[in-house]
Amino acid sequence: MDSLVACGELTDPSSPRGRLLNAAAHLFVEKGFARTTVRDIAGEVGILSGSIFHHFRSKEEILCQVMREVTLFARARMAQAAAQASSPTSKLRACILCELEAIHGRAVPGFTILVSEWRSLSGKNQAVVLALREEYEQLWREVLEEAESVADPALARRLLQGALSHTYHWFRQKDGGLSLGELADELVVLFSRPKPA
Amino acid sequence: MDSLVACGELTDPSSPRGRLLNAAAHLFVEKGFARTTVRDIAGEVGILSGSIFHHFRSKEEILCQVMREVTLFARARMAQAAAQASSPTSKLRACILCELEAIHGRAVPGFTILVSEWRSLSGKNQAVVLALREEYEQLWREVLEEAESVADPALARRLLQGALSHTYHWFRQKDGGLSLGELADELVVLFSRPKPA
DNA sequence: AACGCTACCAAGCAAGCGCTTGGTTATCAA
DNA sequence: TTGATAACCAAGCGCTTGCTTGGTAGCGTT
Repeated sequence: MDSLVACGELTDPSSPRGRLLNAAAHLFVEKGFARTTVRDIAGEVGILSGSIFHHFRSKEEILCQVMREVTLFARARMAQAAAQASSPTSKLRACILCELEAIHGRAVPGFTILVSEWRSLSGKNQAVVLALREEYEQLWREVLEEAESVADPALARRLLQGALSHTYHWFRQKDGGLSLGELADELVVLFSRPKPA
Repeated sequence: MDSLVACGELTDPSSPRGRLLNAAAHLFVEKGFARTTVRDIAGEVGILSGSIFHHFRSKEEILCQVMREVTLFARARMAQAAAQASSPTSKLRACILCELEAIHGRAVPGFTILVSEWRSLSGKNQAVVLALREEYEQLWREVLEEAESVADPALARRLLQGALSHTYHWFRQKDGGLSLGELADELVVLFSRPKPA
């Protein structure tokens, strides 16, 4: 996964720019884009607010770049997870678990803002991220198609995406409770039901 | 449905306060809470920004009151829809369609901000709205229980809620395309599958 | 030693924000 | 006629915001 950094697609997280992007992602998740100030972001990495604009042209560009890198990273991660699975159903399960971990774990910090802060982006920047997002979604549709999901793959993905992203608002990991794996199992059953003969 | 206005639960939409709440709901849906200014709201009903604070103590109180009234209205509307249906499955379908119309139609203006702007509310105000929301959710769980939905009713509701609220971001009514009714049908099939014997 | 480059500071500007204040007008009951 | 009340205006205060400017310290290269 470091290869993405090496080939220049992703920013080195130890570089000043990378540290700013990480801090921003963290704050955007925690407080939302509008309620996060450039002073917050700068403070998180120990510099003054004005210095941010040596690395980014505007606050919105920070959001845009966070979304860009998150999307690229999430796609690479899911492609890898899908490739390792054998059957169509286990592939679907792997992808579902992959997105659940992106939402709830530390696997892909900032993944949730792809949905929650979408409207904080201007039209032009939305187009930039959307183009990358489309590759991610295409992967999903292929996996759903193979697994012979309910309805057509595009619709199934949309319903599934809603169910998954909403888990952010209610799911909490705790001993004895539902685990991410079990939740993934439930969703596989729900969406990959065998069609009546 | 006007009875809620008559008994004082809901604000008369033709009163100054009611017109402000409607304007605010409309703007919050369109631009989001943070990007809507009190000057926007005041301008929409033709008064100056300072005059708003004759009716509300703060901008956040406007959001809170919008959410309060939207929740009460949505609940009354769904209870009526469920009561008119006969079988458990048709009840479920009625509720799903009811929420879809709340999200996409002009039926319950401002319904979507119950999810999208939840975090714009302070903890104290969240508690106020949550108490009302709980009645709405209880109705859902009863309907899902009766329809013998997949998994347990609470989990099914959460997954369903995610799928439904997310439709806001992709569903568009157009000739020849998927209608809200057809979408409701798909979701009924998905969630009310008969359990294997 | 001189240069160029990256990363940052110190100070602050202009605009926009939520909200306050003191006063005016219209309505209606006593 | 008087007085209370609701609805609103006009003006602006105090604060926060994203962002700009001019300058400096450190580092590697030549």
